[in-house]
Amino acid sequence: MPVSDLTNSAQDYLKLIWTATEWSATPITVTVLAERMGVRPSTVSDSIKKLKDQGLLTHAPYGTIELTPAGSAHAVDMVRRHRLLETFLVQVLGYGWDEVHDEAEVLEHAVSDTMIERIDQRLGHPTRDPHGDPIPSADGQPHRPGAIQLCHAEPEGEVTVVRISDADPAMLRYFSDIGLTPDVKLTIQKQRPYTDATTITLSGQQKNVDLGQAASNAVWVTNS
Amino acid sequence: MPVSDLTNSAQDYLKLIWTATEWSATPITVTVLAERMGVRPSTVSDSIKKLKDQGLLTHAPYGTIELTPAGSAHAVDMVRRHRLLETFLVQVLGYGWDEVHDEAEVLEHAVSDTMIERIDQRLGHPTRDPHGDPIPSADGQPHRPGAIQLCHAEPEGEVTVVRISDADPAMLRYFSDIGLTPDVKLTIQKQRPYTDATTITLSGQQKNVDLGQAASNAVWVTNS
DNA sequence: CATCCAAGTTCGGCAAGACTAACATTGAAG
DNA sequence: CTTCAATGTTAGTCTTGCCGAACTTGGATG
Repeated sequence: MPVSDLTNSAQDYLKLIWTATEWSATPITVTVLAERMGVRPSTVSDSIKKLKDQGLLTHAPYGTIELTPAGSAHAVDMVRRHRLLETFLVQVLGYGWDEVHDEAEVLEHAVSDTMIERIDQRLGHPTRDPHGDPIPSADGQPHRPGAIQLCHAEPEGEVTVVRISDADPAMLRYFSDIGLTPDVKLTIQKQRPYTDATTITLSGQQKNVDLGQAASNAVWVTNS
Repeated sequence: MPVSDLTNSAQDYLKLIWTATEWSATPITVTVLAERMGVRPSTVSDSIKKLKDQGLLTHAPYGTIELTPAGSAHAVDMVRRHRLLETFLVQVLGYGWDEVHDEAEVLEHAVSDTMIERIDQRLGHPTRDPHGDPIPSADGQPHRPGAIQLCHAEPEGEVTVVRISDADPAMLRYFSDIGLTPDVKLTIQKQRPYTDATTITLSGQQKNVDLGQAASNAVWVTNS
């Protein structure tokens, strides 16, 4: 069954479930899914049941939600589409990297497999999107090991930003404004485990910046 | 009300009604609309009623269907989207001019106004799409005067192809194969009013080609 | 000018995807 | 071990877009 046989909303659920476990191992819940999809939990319950009937995920009532290999394959396909489209919008149409998420969110359901292939070719088979997320190749792919969220990093000299979650456009705009983008190096000044604040300095700038909980959750770094 | 407030199917109806009168003056019927939309006539009746309630067209039962200025504006917007997208697919992603219709048909509902503007800019504000159809500028626009269908043209020396209807992908592929594309010059050898055949010679080629009814209906030419 | 048929319309129903309200389960705190 | 709030599920309803079946119209034909 090709991914295009699924409804847009089924594609969104699969992508969301897959993405939730890409960078952290905690399984996704109905409530979180409802928030991200912008629907009520009851709607999610219904939808999950249908996806289960199609063999795309496993789910016992009140239990955890997990993708089957088939569901995972569809999800990876959608993620690949999304990230290739984001890259395309930035490189070919001059979008800012903080503007592409919503556009790609819609386009990923509309473009044909053929168009995705042509975009991939045109871009020279890129491996990372504008936020630093890895672009799955036509099959599956492993995710970046060794990256941690900024809020969990130790204050120990310089780290490199490898990805910035594209979930919140307003936040992306803020990061863009202060020059915090993928591949940039920064120094963690203070890390206070039981408060919100992480203080950082971007390489080559004088000024310190305080990032709140949400912000320091959205930024992933590696040592070096 | 922006065009994006309409459902996809409403956008399709408006575009189809507008397009039907772009090159010929005969008003569109419910049956034709049903065929082009791939739905039953009863569905068209229902939909027309809704569009009428929204003030986008006028229609007395069993009467003709005509767009209001508001409906026409939305329709032109969709046509602009479609033709800009076709041009983009050909020029930027290397599609053949005979492959773009179906892709554009889907994308026109998915891309944002912003993306359309960026595409327009990127292409240098083109005025004709790959099939020779005029691309409406951001407001309305008049259509090409003086063009006639090949099947109505007199055999009188050389004419220039100005447009090829993009309704039938298989036919487009055929035209592409024999080198019959927009801007090409050709000579009409025979024109037999009460039969199917039109015989033409493409400039610079030896061979004559016979075009059937449907084919010679789809090609529009001007003298000179 | 009466008739009849193709074209158009109305009506009841169905599936998808959403909602609200009410009900069920789980597990954490006492 | 009990209780209860948060989380998840079920049931019933709405809207949209489609269908088939049955009905209405109006113009071409004799």
